[in-house]
Parts: sequence; structure tokens; C-alpha cells
Amino acid sequence: MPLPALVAVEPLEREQARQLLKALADPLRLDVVQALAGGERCVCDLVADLNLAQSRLSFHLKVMREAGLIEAREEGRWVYYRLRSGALEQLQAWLAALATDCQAPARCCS
Amino acid sequence: MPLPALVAVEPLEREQARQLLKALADPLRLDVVQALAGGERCVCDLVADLNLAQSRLSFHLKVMREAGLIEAREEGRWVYYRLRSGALEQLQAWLAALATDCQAPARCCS
DNA sequence: ACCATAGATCAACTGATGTTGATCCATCAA
DNA sequence: TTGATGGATCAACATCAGTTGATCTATGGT
Repeated sequence: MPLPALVAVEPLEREQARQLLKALADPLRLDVVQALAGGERCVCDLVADLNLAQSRLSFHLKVMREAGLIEAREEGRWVYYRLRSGALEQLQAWLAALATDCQAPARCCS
Repeated sequence: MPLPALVAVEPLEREQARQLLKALADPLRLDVVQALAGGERCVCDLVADLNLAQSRLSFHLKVMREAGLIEAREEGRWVYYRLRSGALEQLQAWLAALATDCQAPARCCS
């Protein structure tokens, strides 16, 4: 049996990390992310629940998809989106790496 | 003796999280963050190392400071900046919370 | 007191990002 | 096959975020 919490996460490239951060750093996209945090949802439900113009949602879903934050599953006429939990884990690991040495004392100013 | 890895981190408000994400989601600010990941640095060293216009760096330092990502320490004529490792930890916890339930099956589409 | 340096701030400009409404295409039901 | 619905895309526009060069304040050296 695997030990998920201990398995190394594939490290994120700087630019991938940045795209994920950017995808998360928008109010409307954060609404979508929070809606998807409860599980997969189809676009029409998101439009209804968040009360937005369909083209507007579609634009932001695209940004999030291209960043690798969410992924789509088509089923008949509907498209279901869900968060890529792997991306969230990679981002956590990336942040953890940043934090390791940042308390070092200042180099003396030239 | 405390157990840092197990101590609960003060949870981040949605808007605080968003400001941190936005502060991280810029190429130049990421350069600065990576420079600060090695420890505290003064502004003049950052200007020299990253080879940028001083007002440009100052603008980005302000964005990061106001987001709570970095903090400043003044010493004579110099200002030293460092990453707030607490913010990085809070952001990790915030991401972890998002990931917990996101694999739930889709609610059936209305 | 004077000058040089560190760093913040500002106004004008530029470019990137998000919004809107109109189409467009695919799926499904009648 | 026709019509209704889900969802993507596009062009025109609006808004916001970042850049630039100038100015301003504070510190410290001479």
C-alpha cells in the first residue's frame, strides 16, 4: 500500500508555479476554485451558482485549465471541471522549498 | 520543546491568500522572492544583483510588503527585506485545505 | 554645511488582462 | 430535421497593473 503523504511530489518549474499562482490570484477564479473544492461541477451549474455571464466563466476556466489548475471531462453535452489536486500539492511543495533557508541573516550591504 | 511541524497555522482569509498569490505571480517578484529565499537582503544589493531600475524594484517590494509576503527592517540608510516564512506556511495550509475534498464525484447536472 | 547615496513616491505612459455581446459548433430531444 | 441547450470563441472595448524618469526625504561622510 502506498504512503501518499511521504511520496515525493514531482517538482514544479518556476514558470508552471507562476501560472498556477496567477490562475489562483483572481477573485472570480477563486470563487470557481472554492466551488470546485467541494468536487467536480459542470459549467452550467457554475454559471447558475455563481451567477455570471457564460462567456466570462468560459474565459476564466480556460485560464485555469491552461495553467494546469483544473481539468475538464466531457460527457455528452456537458463539460465537468475539477481541481487538479496534484497541482495543489506541487504548489505546496514549491512553497515549502522557498521557506527552508529564508531566515538566514543579511549579507552585509556593499 | 515545540513541535513546529505539528503546530496549527493561523488560517488565512480568502483575500489575504489572494494577495499573497498575486504577489508571487509576477516574474520580477519571483526573482526577488528567489533572491530572498537565500536570506535577508538590502534593496541596493537587490538592485545590483537583479540589475533593475530602483523605482521598479521599489514598486514591487511595496506590492509584496502590502501583501504580507515580505517584511522590511531599516538600519541606518539601508532597508533589509526578508520573506515572511509564516506567510508561506499559511499559504501551504490554505492550499492543503482546498485539496481535501476536491475529488468528490460530480453532482448530477440539473 | 554640503554633497553623495539609499530608497520611496508620483505622474504619465504602455501593455496586459478581463468584460461584453454576438456567433458558432455540438449534442440531444421532439 | 428542426429547435433548444451547453459551452467555446471572437472582436471591440474597458480596466488595471507595471514601467519610466523625475522628484523628494533621510542618512551619513567630509
